[in-house]
Amino acid sequence: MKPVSTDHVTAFRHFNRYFTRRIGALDDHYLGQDRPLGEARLLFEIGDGVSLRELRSRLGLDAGYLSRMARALEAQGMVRVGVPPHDSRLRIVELTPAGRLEVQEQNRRADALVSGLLDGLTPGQRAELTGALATARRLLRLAGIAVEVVDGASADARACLDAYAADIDTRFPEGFDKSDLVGPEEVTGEAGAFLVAYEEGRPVGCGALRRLETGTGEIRHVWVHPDARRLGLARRLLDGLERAARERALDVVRLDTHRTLTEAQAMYRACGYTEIPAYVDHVYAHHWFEKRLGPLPEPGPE
Amino acid sequence: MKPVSTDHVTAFRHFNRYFTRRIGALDDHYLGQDRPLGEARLLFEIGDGVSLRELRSRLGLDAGYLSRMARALEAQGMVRVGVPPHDSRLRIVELTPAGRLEVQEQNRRADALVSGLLDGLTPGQRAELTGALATARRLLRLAGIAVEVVDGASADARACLDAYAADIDTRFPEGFDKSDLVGPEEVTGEAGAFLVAYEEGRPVGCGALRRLETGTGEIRHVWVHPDARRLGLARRLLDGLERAARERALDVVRLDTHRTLTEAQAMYRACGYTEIPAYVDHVYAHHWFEKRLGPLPEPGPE
DNA sequence: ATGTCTATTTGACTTTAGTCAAAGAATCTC
DNA sequence: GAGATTCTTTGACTAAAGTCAAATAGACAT
Repeated sequence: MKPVSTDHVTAFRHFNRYFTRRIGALDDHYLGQDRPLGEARLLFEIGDGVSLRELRSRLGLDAGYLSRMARALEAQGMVRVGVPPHDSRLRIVELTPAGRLEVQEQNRRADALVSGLLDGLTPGQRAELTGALATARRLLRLAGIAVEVVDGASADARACLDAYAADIDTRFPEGFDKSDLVGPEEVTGEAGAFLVAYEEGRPVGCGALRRLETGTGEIRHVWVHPDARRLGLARRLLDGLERAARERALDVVRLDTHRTLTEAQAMYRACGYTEIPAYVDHVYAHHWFEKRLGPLPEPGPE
Repeated sequence: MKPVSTDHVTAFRHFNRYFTRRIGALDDHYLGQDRPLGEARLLFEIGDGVSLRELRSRLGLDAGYLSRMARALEAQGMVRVGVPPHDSRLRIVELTPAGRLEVQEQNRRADALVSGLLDGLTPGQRAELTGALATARRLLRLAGIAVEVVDGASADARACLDAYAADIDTRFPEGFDKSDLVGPEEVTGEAGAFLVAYEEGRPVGCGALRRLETGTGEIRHVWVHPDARRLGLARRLLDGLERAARERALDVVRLDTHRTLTEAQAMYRACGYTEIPAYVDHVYAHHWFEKRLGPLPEPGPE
């Protein structure tokens, strides 16, 4: 990785300071108008039936603290606390109509506040701001996603492959048969690699590399969760797989794609892959690509 | 003002939620690692000798609360509290070497954190993020600036005119004589108007409208504080002055500019002003502009 | 069935953050 | 020089936020 220039760091910190001071502070104020901030935040996070366990990990709260707050909200008639049938250690909290009303009111206030803020801008400036914020969010999300090499047999790897299979099963007209997925032994150690992308602890993408008989690498199952698309994550996964190939002394990687996956084909081309004749016969393959990996993993400035 | 589309509002709130959760929370954590957040923030705000009064207004704290925190920091050897010679009711706090060290350490940590965050992006993506954040900040600042009609004799108006005079005195090769400024009576009531732009309570720009003998309006002294330039504030001031002209049944406005102020000339052209022959003889004038004001102040989408 | 683990609850705390009012000291206004 | 005003300090509070540990109850593995 290139070192981060101090200019970018200070620019980021300036924005951060400005934003939290101007907007964040404002935010806390409208939320905590009638009740303690902790309770208000909690109420806000309870959509339709969340377990305390989930809330605890999401908000990073102490178990005792959370328990008491939930009970306090229950006493105020804002939430109902119930026991889920499958595991009676857990507690499910859900909003009562009164609670729902209060959340709506919070939302209304927050909307009014933002609306007042944007009011001073022309429609063109509003659109520009929205665009800039969308770009910033996209890049911040991407920056927060870590791509890791995991065991191909791990729960996260299998979960990703299952999601991948279900996903393309709906996209391929002929459906998709899970027996086509790589086995754990093909993507472990010297044989290959399995990458999983994590966003805030949740797996949101994967990719596999395996060694072909010909001594070249094959990339398979590059997949990104629908929530994490259009961030540039597939490229990151691809980069990681190419790195893994280099580490295993494979200086050529190949892959095939289905004709329906046109975005994927465009991405492979953009990443330096060139279309080649069929190198293997494969049920779901209609296009074949290859990339010769340079010796130095030093990309120029983008 | 056009109503704010709900799309912009929800987009803004999404960003806000994401950003405060991911970045803001993180922020509080590194700051408050060794000491309470309040104290850490305070320490951070004390640059080189600030009065408690200043801190109180800047951070919006209770006088008693602040006094105690300052004394606590003093007891810890982080700051020195002194009495300024000119007013012994006030207290000046400044960092001791130990305090300075701690602030540096805070900064180092924050930088490292941001650096780690940006580390996952390519140089191109980092630049894109920095650009998006700069755009967002610029527009947020602009949105937070309120342009108000004030009395031409008010302290804020005079302060702006003084700053304006000092500013152009350095830019005009021949200097600038303050007797050329409009008098309060020229820009009050039906005669004219004086606008001041406020950012978080501080005046950061101004503009004057006065009535010419010919029954047209004249715009003068459009000025923006150096800290608030490149936000698009001059256009806002100009808009406000044109509105004021329309309200006074002046459907033509004129203005003159000095040859050195080329950005200003470009802006007038971009705002629909056309260059005309000299309508008046004036020491500092080299270019004259005019704009015919349409009956409806309804700008198309930008 | 026994032990281990997980999720919540409860009790007993502490710290932080903040408010309000009164008092003291200095400055400013007339 | 009297009175109003400004800034800080101090005392006496309160509420919110959070911590820690022990207890309880259910789930899960062997």
